[in-house]
Amino acid sequence: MSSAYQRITVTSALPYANGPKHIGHLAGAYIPADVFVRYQRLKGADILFVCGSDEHGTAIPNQALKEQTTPRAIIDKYHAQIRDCFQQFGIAFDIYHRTSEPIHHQTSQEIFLSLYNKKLLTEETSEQYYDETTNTFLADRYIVGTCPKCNHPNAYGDQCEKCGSTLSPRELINPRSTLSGKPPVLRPTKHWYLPLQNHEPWLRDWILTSHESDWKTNVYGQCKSWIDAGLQPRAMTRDLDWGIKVPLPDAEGKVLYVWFDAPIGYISATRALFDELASGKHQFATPQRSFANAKSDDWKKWWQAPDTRLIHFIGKDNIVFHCIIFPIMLHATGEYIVPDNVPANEFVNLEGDKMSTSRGWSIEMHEYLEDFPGRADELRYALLTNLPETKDSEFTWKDFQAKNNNELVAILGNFVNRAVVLTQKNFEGKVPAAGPWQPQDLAVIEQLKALPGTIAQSIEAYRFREATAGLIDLARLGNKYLADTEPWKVIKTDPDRVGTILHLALQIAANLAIVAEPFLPFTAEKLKKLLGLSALPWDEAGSTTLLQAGQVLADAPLLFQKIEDDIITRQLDKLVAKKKAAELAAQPVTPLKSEIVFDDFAKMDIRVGKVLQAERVEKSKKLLKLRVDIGLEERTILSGIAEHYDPATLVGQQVVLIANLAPRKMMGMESQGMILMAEDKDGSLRLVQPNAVVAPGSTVN
RNA sequence: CGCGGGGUGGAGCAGUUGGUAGCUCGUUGGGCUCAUAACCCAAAGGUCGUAAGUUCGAGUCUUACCCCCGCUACCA
Repeated sequence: MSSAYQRITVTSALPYANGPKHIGHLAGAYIPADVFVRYQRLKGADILFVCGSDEHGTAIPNQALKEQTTPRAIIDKYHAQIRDCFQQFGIAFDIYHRTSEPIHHQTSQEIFLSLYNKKLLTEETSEQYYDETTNTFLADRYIVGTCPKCNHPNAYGDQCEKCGSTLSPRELINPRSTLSGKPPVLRPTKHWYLPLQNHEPWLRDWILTSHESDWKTNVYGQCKSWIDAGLQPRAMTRDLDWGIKVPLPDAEGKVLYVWFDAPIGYISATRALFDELASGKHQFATPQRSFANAKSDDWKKWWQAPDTRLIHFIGKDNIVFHCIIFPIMLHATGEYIVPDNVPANEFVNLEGDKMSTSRGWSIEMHEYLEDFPGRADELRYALLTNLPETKDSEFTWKDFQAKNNNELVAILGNFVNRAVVLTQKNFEGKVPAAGPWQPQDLAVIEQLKALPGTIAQSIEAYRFREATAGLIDLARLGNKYLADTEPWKVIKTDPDRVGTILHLALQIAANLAIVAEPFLPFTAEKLKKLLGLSALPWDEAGSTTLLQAGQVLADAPLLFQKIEDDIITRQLDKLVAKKKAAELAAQPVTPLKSEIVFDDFAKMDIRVGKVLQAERVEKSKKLLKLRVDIGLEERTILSGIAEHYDPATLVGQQVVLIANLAPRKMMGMESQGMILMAEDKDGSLRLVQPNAVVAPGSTVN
């Protein structure tokens, strides 16, 4: 952290646009960055905050297959969703870009070519598994087979989850593709590698020597571990038709590795921002400050000037890419700067278990926003006080409720409310004039002056939990001041003294408006409106002259609402239900029955019938009694579908039935046939029907 | 298996260069009644994963072991 820095470039990890993002992502890379950036903006720093969607890589086309749509549709959908969620959580990017934009393809190819032309990439041909059904090379994860060590039949190509051994796809016995289920074949393929080991001396000096004391121990430790283990060449290209084309003549069907292009997205976003600022046409840009006289070329100084301080906010899964691979790429070009710090966070667990979108054990950003509209600050606060800064942390709904009720409502909201209500009752809602300070007041003023500095120190050291605690301490100070001075008693004997007390209490509230802004931006906005304040710089915090005597206060709104138990119970139920649904979805389909010959099939007389009447069978939970027209005659058929269909809705419906099944007595009645139903994974039943109306009695062959 | 991070009162966490543990919540008692039964004060509660060692003295250093999390290069 050299003071020679003139400006700060801040990035938050580009979210991968293959699905919704959960509150663990929010806590890891976005909220801390936002707090840092908002604080720096209040300090008047020359700072830039960029992010965007990461839209390449094999997982995108695979998700498209899953959702039966195109990769383009997937990224469009999730890009918009994630961008809107960030906006509603108040994450104030100057631009939220996307890696599918042409300018990003251009930037990535430029950097690739720069490395290539400097002879810093090597070419290698190797044999890779190829799926002939889908015409794709397979990533290790998409190959399964029998583990050579423990004989587990479903080991992945990179690792056996049963015995934990690390594997390569070639070691698997009877490998098969998870895309087609068929055995893959080996095919030679050429790729371009970045020999990381050539940059080891530089890397050691840069990280292990220069950043031994200012990087977080978890980040530093992981980097050291990687470097000590020995760096190797890493493939920078892939066989895939989704991504950025390798800009070389003999590279048909090859794209840049997603981890090559994704971090470059930060740079592309910056280029896009200054292009848009220069042209005045904003498509992705959402500038949060004035970038006066911006020119297209200005992006360079944010990425290439040595007096620019670059900071990457990420989760711990991204450490090696942001501390080793990306810096090597940038440094090797000879044109770019490398990060000053990478304050990676660990993970947030949820109710005792790892958060996982695919397993349904998560709170997705959009889900929270739907269930708690307009209450972004409440989650920001709960996550901020529980950030996984040094180790994995734990989010529970009960804790969320407690943080909201006992801290935001009871301490912060309540203090502001008390100060305002007392002013309205005793001074017609106008800020009273202050008389001479008494020792009691001076002690409070001293603490008030000290707190912003303490908070600032914490933020600059990336200790956001501690910083957030400082914010609440300021409100505590206010509550204690009121409790100690008891203005509701003094008003009977010394109204002037009460004026002084409330004047100071309201100055504390005004300070809260400044100090809260990085952490709780929406609340800070409400506070400013309440107190009639305009935007104030951070350096004004600690002052006792933010409000003028006579200033009229707005009606006291409640800054926060209590959250009752039933809301929390409902969220817990929802979580359990979601997990169950995910488990069902992941459940394998019923295995095939043994083979039959045509004659076995031909024995069945399957026909289409029309339901004429339908009614419940008395004393039966499951049975419906149906009267069905099968062309030749009318039949009575009993069917166990009462839990799935209301009888009235069945009348007139076409059904498929087995007409020559031997009659059978149920509940004292004879059923003359059997209606065919499709059974879903969760056991629910749906009618099997022709997709257009056919005559009753039509045969099914 | 190897490497990295972590194991501190009921819960979540701090603990700088070694000097017998702090914070928030919760609990209990008290005060107050302006306030969203909110606020303020006080107390109880931990021999700091286990064992051994260095030291006058260790949560803090060394060693061994146990547990949790992550990484191990195509899981983003």
